[in-house]
Parts: sequence; C-alpha cells; structure tokens
Amino acid sequence: MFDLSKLDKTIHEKGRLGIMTLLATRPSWNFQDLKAELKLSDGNLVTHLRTLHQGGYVAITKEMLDRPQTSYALTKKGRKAFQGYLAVLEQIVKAARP
Amino acid sequence: MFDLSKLDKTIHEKGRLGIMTLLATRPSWNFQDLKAELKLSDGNLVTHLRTLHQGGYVAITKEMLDRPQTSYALTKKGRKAFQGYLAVLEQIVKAARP
DNA sequence: AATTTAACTTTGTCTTGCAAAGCTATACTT
DNA sequence: AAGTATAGCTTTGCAAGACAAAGTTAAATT
Repeated sequence: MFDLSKLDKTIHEKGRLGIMTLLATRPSWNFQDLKAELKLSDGNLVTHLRTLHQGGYVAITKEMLDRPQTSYALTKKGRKAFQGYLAVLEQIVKAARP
Repeated sequence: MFDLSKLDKTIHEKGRLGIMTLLATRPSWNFQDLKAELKLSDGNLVTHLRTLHQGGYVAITKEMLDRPQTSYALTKKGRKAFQGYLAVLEQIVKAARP
C-alpha cells in the first residue's frame, strides 16, 4: 500500500523538503534566494544545506562576484533520492484517496 | 508554487503520517492492526495517537469484546486537515516534476 | 489463584530544529 | 585609511520530540 520505511528522513524534514523541492525546479539556487523563498534564518538554512550536502544530495559552489555568492544544486544522487521520496508521497496520496 | 507553512506539523511526522494515511483508507482501525501495519512500539503508537487525538484529528472508541479493543477513526476535522496536507504534497510533486 | 493479553504510563536517552548572536571576509563609501 | 554594509558561516543554548524499554492496570482465560 505504502512503504514508510522508504521515506527518507533526511529529505522529510519540513525545511529540507522545501530546499529539495526548490532545487528540483532549477539547475541552481543561491543562498539569498533560498533564504527569501523559504523564510529560514541564516543559521537554520546553512545547517539544513550542510545536512543535505553531507548526505551527498546537494553540491555547493562558492564564487566571488561583486559579493560572495554560494550556489546549491542537486547532485545526481540527490535527484534520485528525491524521486524516490516523491514516489512515496504519491503512494500516500493514492492510498488516502482511492 | 508550494506553501510549506500549510504543511501541518502534527501530521507531517513519519509515524503520524502513517496513521493518518491508514485511517483515511477505512472507517476505523483498531490498535493491534495499526501496530502490526506500522511496526511501532506500543508506547510510541499510543503517544502518536494521543497527539492526533489532542489535535482533534482522531476519535477514540473503547470497547470490551472478549478482549479490550480500542478503535480509532478520523474525525471530520482530521479528514479535512489531512486533505489539506495531501494538497500540499501534490503541490510539491507538481513543483518538482513540472 | 495464576497467567495472558490489550492498552496505557513512566522513565530516560538522544537527536534535532531553531533562533540569536557573534565571527570573518570582501566590497563600498567617505 | 577608516568605517559601514553584506554574505555566509559557526557557536551557543534551549526546547521539543521521537523512541524504546520496562512497568502498570484491568479484564478474560485456564
């Protein structure tokens, strides 16, 4: 019916779910845009991004333009993990609305 | 695009999400079946059910058959809240797979 | 009376989310 | 050169919550 054990805990947390969803919509997002879109504090956002990075789901690119700019993108592994996560969400939706 | 602030925290936790999904599939579930299906410990399951009950999402019915049997069902409020939650899940799926 | 089972509570541990404040480095202003 | 602003990151501290394990209560069976 649905398999909760496949519901990746690293992705499931609210803040990180938001990050992953945004990253899935574009090749890359910078720190400021993520922060504005998700309304997270600096520290909170950095921490979630680090968690995702340590899980191998997110790649980090640091540049120096006129301002420093850090950009984030899904890795191949991250994209795959997120697809698996979305598949569980769909199972849930289908189970709950037969 | 998607509105994480509408992602009900009471429902979003993994164990409770499982409970709510099961309750949505049938008029009622008893304790033992929930426990078997979700593979949660007694204490953990009771606590999640209490959380959902206190939030007004789940009704509890205690009967004495040959054994005591406690059954759980979605309330109207619970069903509505869960539908709202599912709507956010669908937003996420759509945003991530345009 | 003793045992079994359902359901619940208690206890303790451990993790985690989160905000606030502080830090560092660079660029801009005067 | 000195001061200010901004980006990104770390540290600190706290509070909440998940979870397991063990103990408790009540009813039914043996």
